[in-house]
Amino acid sequence: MTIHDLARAAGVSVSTVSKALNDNGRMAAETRARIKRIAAEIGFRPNALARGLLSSRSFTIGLLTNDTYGRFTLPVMAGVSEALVDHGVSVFLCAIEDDPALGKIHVDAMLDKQVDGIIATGKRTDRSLPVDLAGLPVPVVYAFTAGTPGSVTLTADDGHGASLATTWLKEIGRRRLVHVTGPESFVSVRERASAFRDVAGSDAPVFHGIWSESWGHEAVARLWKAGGERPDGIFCGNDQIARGVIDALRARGVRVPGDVSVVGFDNWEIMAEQTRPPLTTVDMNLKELGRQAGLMVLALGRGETVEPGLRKLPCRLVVRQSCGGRPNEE
Amino acid sequence: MTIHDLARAAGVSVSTVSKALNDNGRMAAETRARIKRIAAEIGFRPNALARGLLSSRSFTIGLLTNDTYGRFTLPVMAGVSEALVDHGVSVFLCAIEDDPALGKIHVDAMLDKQVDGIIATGKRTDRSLPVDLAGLPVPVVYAFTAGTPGSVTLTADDGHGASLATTWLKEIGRRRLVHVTGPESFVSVRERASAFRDVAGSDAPVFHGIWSESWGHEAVARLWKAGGERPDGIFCGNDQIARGVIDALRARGVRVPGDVSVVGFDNWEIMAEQTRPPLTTVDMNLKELGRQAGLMVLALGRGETVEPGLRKLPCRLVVRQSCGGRPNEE
DNA sequence: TCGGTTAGAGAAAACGTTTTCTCTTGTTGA
DNA sequence: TCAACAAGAGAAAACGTTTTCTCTAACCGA
Repeated sequence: MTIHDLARAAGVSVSTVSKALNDNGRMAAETRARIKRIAAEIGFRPNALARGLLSSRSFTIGLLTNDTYGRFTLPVMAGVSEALVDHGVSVFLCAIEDDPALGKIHVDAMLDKQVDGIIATGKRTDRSLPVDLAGLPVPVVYAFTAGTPGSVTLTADDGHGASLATTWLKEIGRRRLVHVTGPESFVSVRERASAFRDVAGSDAPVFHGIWSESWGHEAVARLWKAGGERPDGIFCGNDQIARGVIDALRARGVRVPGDVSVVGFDNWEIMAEQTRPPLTTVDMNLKELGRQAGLMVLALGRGETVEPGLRKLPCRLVVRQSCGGRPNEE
Repeated sequence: MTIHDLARAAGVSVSTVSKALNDNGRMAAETRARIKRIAAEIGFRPNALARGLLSSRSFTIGLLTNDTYGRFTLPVMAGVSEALVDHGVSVFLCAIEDDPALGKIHVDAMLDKQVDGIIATGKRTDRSLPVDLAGLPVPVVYAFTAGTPGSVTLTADDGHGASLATTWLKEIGRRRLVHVTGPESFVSVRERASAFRDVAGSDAPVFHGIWSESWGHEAVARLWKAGGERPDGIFCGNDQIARGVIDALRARGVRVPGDVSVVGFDNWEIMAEQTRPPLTTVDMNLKELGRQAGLMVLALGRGETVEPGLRKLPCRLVVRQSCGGRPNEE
């Protein structure tokens, strides 16, 4: 079922068919309509390989990630796909772990297939993928992973997210705020901690540990053992830590949100919705980030110029029950 | 950088180059080697679009899923990708939610791009995707989702997994076993329950609820309120329920694994490893399932015939601390 | 010396499109 | 009545490969 078959069925030449379907050239409106009708009838769909060969656009892009578990990649992917499906673009997903050789294989395979662009994404915004994407013959956009100098990079605004969370805790009347978060080696951790202190006070305590529930437990143990004034608002570096904190508080008979309000980070729904009580948390809008990355790589592919540099997208606070009521409901 | 440039650089014709690189035709070994060397030097890579146009093989397959969260899709995808990258095949990932229109758009886009095959996957083995893949001009393999009659379908052997878990509980000396699981409407739930009873006894109790931690809590509440003999081994329908069960037991002062052994299902690592104690659970080997699906769709694409029907892959028990020691260590 | 074979290499067709160029026919204006 | 032009449609080239076919020259045996 090629354009030749369609041409034969319509009694015209292939060039006429092509022009009819693409609204190109000049021809009787009646002819155009008839060809389109017949095409629809016999279900003709042009071969994208042939089309791509000629136009050197494959309507295909690659999404490269080292986030095997997909907690960050999947929302990004969903956004990319959603933005591009309207343009007829399909997405190759390549999970390359942290293996440079595997990365090169996948990148080469994508280039062979003439992808119109590549989006790099990962699990950490201050580390880059184990593969060099500079100087590729196709546009590259970095989303939620570190880009090369002069590249287009999108990321979540960690400072903004932390401000949202901390401001919220203050607005609902919490005064003794602490921040329990991940390793200080993460840039995002430092940015969040800095924003936290900007709002909570420069002497507000920040505790660094690992990204796990157990660290949440341990942090609460330390805080409650320490004596002195105990916090009434805890902003956690991710939802897993928040979960550990909440469990540890409950185990101590501390009511959440009655005695202490807890806010998480990531809005990892399957976790945030299952904590008891459900977790108020910061959403990094990764889907929107993916959407924008998709549109940008497309624009670059069309030859449009996109201002290079780091673009930080705002976060969003998702309010559930772990904080208590809204400020104006108190 | 095309084959013509390479031909010019080597001082031969394009046909000679093609034959040299593909080890086809007959030519002086010296010529062949020289062409290969020059190709490597200037970094020539053939355009897959042109190659695909001629061979009508695109070295591309599509993975269709309605599992937005990706808990099941990601391991399958990893397996598919791992199996196919060696063959130079790239994978289009299409998340279609449960939207038939979106499904059709993605399938059409993939067919336009001449995919060599499609793998359908989902979040539930007894429901099919909201899109009809029968009668497509490319081979289709169903993995972890319901296939059409006469199709090739791969799935995990739920009965086997349940047997593994239950047998293990018996072998470590547990005698009063119960099964706390998901809605009876799931075929997998019924198969697991049936296998559980085959091992634990036909009167062993099975409790159906929803797939959430809260149901785990509630189930324990019911069991402990009921009076009479309490269970000393609980086999849960997934890791979230198991997590709820463990938390509820601890809240009641019941020791895990001291008093009660708990086994989960799914080996959802990020959950299973973070429960306290870490969860012994059944792994459905979804990556292996993906690997096999990838190889099968490739074989079908080569014209090989694959026995149609439902293929059930064995599960695997991942032993962590929630059950206590191995039988022979007691 | 000559017909036949073979090694080695190039020419050309093919894949399914799009696009530019050319051709025919009919119309318009002077 | 005729040149100029436009509308409508087809022919052909192009994209980058692979594959089949053809050509040339060397070699062999009779």
